[in-house]
Amino acid sequence: MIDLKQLRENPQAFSDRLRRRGADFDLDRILELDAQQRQLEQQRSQLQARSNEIGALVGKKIKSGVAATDPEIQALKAEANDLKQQLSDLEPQERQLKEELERLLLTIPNPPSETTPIGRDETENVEVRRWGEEYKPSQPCQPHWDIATQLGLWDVERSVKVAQSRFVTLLGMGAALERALIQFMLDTHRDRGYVEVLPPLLVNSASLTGTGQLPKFAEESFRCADDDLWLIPTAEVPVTNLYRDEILAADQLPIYHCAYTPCFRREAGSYGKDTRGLIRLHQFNKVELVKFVHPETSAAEHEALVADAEFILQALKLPYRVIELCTGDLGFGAMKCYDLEVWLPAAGCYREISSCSNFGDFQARRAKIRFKGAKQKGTQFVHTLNGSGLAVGRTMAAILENYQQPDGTVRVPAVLQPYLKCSHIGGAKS
RNA sequence: GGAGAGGUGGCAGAGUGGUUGAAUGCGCUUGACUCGAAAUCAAGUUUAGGGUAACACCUAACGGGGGUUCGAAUCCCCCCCUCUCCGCCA
Repeated sequence: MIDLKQLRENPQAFSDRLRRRGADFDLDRILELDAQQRQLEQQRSQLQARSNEIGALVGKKIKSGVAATDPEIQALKAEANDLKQQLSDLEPQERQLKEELERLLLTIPNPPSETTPIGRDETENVEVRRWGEEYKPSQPCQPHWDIATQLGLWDVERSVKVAQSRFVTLLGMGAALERALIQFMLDTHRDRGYVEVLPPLLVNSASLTGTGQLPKFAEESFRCADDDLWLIPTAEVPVTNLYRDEILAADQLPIYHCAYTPCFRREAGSYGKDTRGLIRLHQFNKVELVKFVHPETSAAEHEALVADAEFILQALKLPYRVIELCTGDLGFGAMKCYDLEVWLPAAGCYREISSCSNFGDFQARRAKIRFKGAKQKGTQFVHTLNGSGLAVGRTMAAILENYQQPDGTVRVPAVLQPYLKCSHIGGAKS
């Protein structure tokens, strides 16, 4: 959620920054509602002050022995009743204004950071760096779904029977590889200072609103309508909301969490895209990194978060590049975002495998996650950051393609061999 | 699913119509005493909105919403949540 006070004080700067996203937002309406609301509030609180005064006065008089039927008391009661009448007029008006204001505020995205490159769409994203040598085999490289089928790592047809298209069942070494990846990622992040959490996979609407998926992106999540519960689209939601409505002590920051969860996405509007393989599914596994930090450190924490995600790719020796998203491609709640894209040799291109965002105080404001120094007067919003560390299914796809051998087997990355207890998948060696 | 209990400040826990944003204890902060610490004493210690140069000050909030009343943490209605027991269940 944007800061209404900032908007009020400098609407032009605000809308300029927001416009970099490539769309216009009706900030005037918000300012108008805000002004009206505040005016009403002022009126209302004056009336209420007088009403409180009368209440206290009547109480005092009755206590000191004045009869309730005394004309003086009758007059005060009459005045209070009159005030009540006026208040019952004002209150619903103000509430309505507040609700509309809140509704509008929740639909405004986060203004991009000053450092975010300005651009229209993904074609204007900026490559920051590359790591590793792209694997370009002389003979045509098989796509990971063919490798997975040949090696018996998954079953697509039966998954459709059990659920629907875009669900996948991993089998045998396929399942084991996925599990090994999850464990490797979690172990690594834990060693690097993240506290592991295993959160609920169903969350309530308040949580989805806190992180920004609601109200605008309701159609992208699976919903259990009878219970006001939703399947999580990412661990970001339950983990960030762990601290919703809390005031943390300043010395509790920074908080680093890592979490493995399945993620559920309806992928509405993506029909026909990536229909084969492990790239785009309704359910996939992800290890997520989430940070809660002091605002002054968030830029540095963001870079460190990206490095932590990169570390996994480096450990797996998977070539990748780091892309900084331009303002036009930035997610709703992010003010700055780096994507990690892994090299997929079959397609000969890089594909997103991690997205590391700095949300500034945008989510904290929605979810009311604040902190307070020991001697500090007011509260401040924390900054939240998160990133995939990594998307597990896509990592498996990248391994299958980058590590396939001429004999049809897939070599197991060295760091995973202790987990899988073998050096190759498929053939006699597995 | 059935029965019961309960939701008050960082925590514990009073408060059943009157200046109670809320006793008391613990915790925390500051100060005094001390060479220092403990103990003791004193003061302070919720959040949000408005307001102010900054204070002052005003308003709201005792799970949420509505009602009764001049006045509600306290009375009435609806909803939500938590806990305990029983049933079912990994």
